[in-house]
Amino acid sequence: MHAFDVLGDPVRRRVLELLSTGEQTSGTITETIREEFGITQPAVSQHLRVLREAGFATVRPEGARRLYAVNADPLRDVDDWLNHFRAFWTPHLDALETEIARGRRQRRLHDERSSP
Amino acid sequence: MHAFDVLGDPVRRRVLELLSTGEQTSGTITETIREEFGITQPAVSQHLRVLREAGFATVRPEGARRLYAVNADPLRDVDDWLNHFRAFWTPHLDALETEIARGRRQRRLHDERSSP
DNA sequence: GGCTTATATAAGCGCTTCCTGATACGATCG
DNA sequence: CGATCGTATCAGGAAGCGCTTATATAAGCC
Repeated sequence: MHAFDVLGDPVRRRVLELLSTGEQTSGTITETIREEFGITQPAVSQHLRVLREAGFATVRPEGARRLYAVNADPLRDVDDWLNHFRAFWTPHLDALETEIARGRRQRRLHDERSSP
Repeated sequence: MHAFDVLGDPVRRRVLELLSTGEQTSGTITETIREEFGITQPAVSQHLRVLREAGFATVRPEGARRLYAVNADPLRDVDDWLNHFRAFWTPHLDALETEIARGRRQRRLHDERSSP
């Protein structure tokens, strides 16, 4: 499943937002989503599965609980895809800014190559 | 239809990539997509409709042809949503870079307010 | 005007997605 | 150990999406 398909669902986007501030238990996520969207626990669990399998989230068991955390890699892919269009909203991307962006991208590629 | 739903389809993402380098005729878009994805002209036309209606593309008639162009506004929204997660891949977002980003965002908000 | 080209719309169908209710399963606690 | 808690999985159904074929509409050309 492609990154954008995963992000196509509002519940999954919201879960990622919740996780953006730190680890959360499946239970607390479920409770928040249940309040906001009115869906059941299995529904939330299935969304968590999609996020896991698409690499947007990682899980860590702690006793009976499961602690979910964001994995930002696929989100970086989305960010990279947007590079095709950044010129449209930053027409005067000046030299300094370009250099920062270029350096960051390079660093990232380097990191990926050196960490299997 | 939400921005991410629109981007969930690979054909539509590809169309936007094609348009990122400038205006294109419905016909040339259709031809490229037909080669790459093996779908028919009506299928492409329906995708163009989705892009139009979701505000990702604008059309301009020129005789019998229709010239499509990117409208980047919804893509900026996507970019903004990613701000929730930028800290994950730029942990040492330094002061200068932060300032650039902040300034850009502010400029954008200002632009929106002053252009009805 | 009639034919062709360029593009959009309509109708219908198969597939996927997301949901619910029921259930499984491991951890915890008495 | 049995009951309960926390979470995941399964089966099935409704709705939506994307595709195709057929058709409409408007422009260009003879």
